[in-house]
Amino acid sequence: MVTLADVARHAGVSASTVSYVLSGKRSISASTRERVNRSIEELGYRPHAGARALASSRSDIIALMVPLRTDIYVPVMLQIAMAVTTTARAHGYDVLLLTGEEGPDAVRRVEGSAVADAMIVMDVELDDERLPLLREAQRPAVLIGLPSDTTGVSCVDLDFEAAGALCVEHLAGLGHRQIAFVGEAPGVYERRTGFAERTLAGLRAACDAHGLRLLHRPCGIGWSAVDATLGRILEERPGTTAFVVQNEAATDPLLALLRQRRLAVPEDVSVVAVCPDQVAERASVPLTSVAVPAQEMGRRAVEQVVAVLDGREAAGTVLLPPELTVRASSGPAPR
Amino acid sequence: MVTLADVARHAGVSASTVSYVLSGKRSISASTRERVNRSIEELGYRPHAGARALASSRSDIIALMVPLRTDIYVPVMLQIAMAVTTTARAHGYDVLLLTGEEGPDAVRRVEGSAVADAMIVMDVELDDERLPLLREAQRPAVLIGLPSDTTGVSCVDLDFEAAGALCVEHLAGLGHRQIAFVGEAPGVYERRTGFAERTLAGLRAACDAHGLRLLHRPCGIGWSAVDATLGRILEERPGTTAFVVQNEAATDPLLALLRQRRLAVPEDVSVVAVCPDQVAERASVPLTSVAVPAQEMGRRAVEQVVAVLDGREAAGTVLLPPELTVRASSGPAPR
DNA sequence: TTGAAAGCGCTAACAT
DNA sequence: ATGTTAGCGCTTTCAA
Repeated sequence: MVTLADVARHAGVSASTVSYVLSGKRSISASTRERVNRSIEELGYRPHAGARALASSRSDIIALMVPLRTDIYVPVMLQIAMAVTTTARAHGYDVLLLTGEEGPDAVRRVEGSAVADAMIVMDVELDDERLPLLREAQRPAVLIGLPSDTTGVSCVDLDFEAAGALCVEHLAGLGHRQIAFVGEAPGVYERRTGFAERTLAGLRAACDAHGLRLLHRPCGIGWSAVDATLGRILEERPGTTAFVVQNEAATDPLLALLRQRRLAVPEDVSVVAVCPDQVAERASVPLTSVAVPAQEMGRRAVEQVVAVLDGREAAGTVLLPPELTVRASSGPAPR
Repeated sequence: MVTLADVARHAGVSASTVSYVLSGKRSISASTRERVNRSIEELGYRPHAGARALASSRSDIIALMVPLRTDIYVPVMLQIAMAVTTTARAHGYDVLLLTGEEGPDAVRRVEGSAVADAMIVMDVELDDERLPLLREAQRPAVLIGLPSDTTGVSCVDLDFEAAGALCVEHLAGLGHRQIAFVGEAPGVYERRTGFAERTLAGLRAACDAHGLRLLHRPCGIGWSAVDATLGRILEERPGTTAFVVQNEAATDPLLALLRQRRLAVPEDVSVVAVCPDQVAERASVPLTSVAVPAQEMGRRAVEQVVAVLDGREAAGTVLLPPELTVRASSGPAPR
């Protein structure tokens, strides 16, 4: 293995000079820098991550906690994870993957063993059990999601309440009076995952404000679950003319089942989804949707932790404003 | 920060004793062990990962290289990644997430800086450019996938050739004579991703052996792409009575589009998929399928690298035998 | 069964 | 602008 000492010898300088060439933390004459860099190149030197971590108490690693569950938002999760990883790399950090399964223990582990300099936590519940630990942690943490109490932590998330409201306003503007909300799987609400409840809250408030009726039905995964949910909705509220869907696994089945029931989209019923643009574009009827900006969320989360690690100010909580894109699935309410 | 020295002092033993209690590498009297463990507990001691890595030249981290692309098998990727992470944790390893984007550079980085003890590489191309580096690497590597030349590397994968053959045999047994293969996105073939080509090879060989006709059409992502592909197939080969699908994003649209064209599944046409069981079960018509054992693949990959890291023998290449489950989407060929 | 002590490869004062 | 040197916290020989 090639060490920094090897490089120093080869370049005829001291170890610290090599170190400083690498870190840029003090000025080095052009000639020395060049010589050192050539030696590094020639010897194929790479700093030893562990040694560096020990000496500098910086691991250049960001831990990312991803939910293990599969009842939820798979592509969104992957998109976020990927955005986190690429953004982190761009800032010189690697990403350590932790599963939500480990829960608070993972936080302790990361904190105690100094494997990572910071944490990004996904799939946040309103009253998340990892929260107290993160608050008193020495290292910066950013949640992707929004707990009920955000004191002492930074969060990045879509403003799901505003997203819900936006859906209602769009539909109200088109003359719809009865809306059904096809939500996430029941488990997601039972766990009190923030985004699901917040969308619902936004929908409710806006429906009240506009005098619309709202029916909320969680919806499990799989064709038959969607079919059952749709059946119940149409039976309970035959006057429903619009659906808001926040459930990645349900959008396509829903469109197909509506077609099967001879309900044309958007002529008979309108559908508005809360999902990534990619999903909306690829649906059988391109969906009018409020985008879940997964990439943006991942990117912002990394930029926040990096800012703190670089000694700049933490941005606190950032709620991204929702954007609704009109596509083919929404139209005037039938009369 | 609590260090090993703190623990030693607190327990009234030497540093090495604490270290040995932790590693179990030499026998310790029950009483000392107990005392040390109590001190560890009381002080809330966690070994510093960097220090440990430096002293032992073991980071207890496994690097996992995941493709960044989204034109491919998203749930499968996530399932594998999760299985890798949980299995790794069970063996005391953490997982470092690398994106395929970095390509060979990532291999060099991991290798040179000793961030990870081993690598698991996904989305392997037949003639992968990371392969030469992996072969001469000091650290064990396992590919999830199968390149054309497997010398000097370990691989774990489903036997996709056998999977293709299995599909054909099932359909041939049901009396089908003309099969269409709805494959992955064109890009997947252009990159020469092994599994896609191998399934095709298996299908071809088996069709030849059984005297069936096969039509292969790659299929892009999105409803319209599937529609176009289906249109072309039915036009070119109106006698098609069975579809084999290996494209996660295309299965559900395909079923819906067949329905739309008044082709009943399985009465008019049969559909056999190559996908995770979860996907097959949840489709609008539960799909007869050859399972892609994502979890199993992730698990096996980790177990292989861990075996090598523990000084046991490497298992070389493991091709998992395919299993076909008959569900509702396949039936006798119409006459 | 336990301790002492020499590093592991790097960073960052402290010198010059 | 560069060199010297004392650790960072742990593992592991070597001794007892």
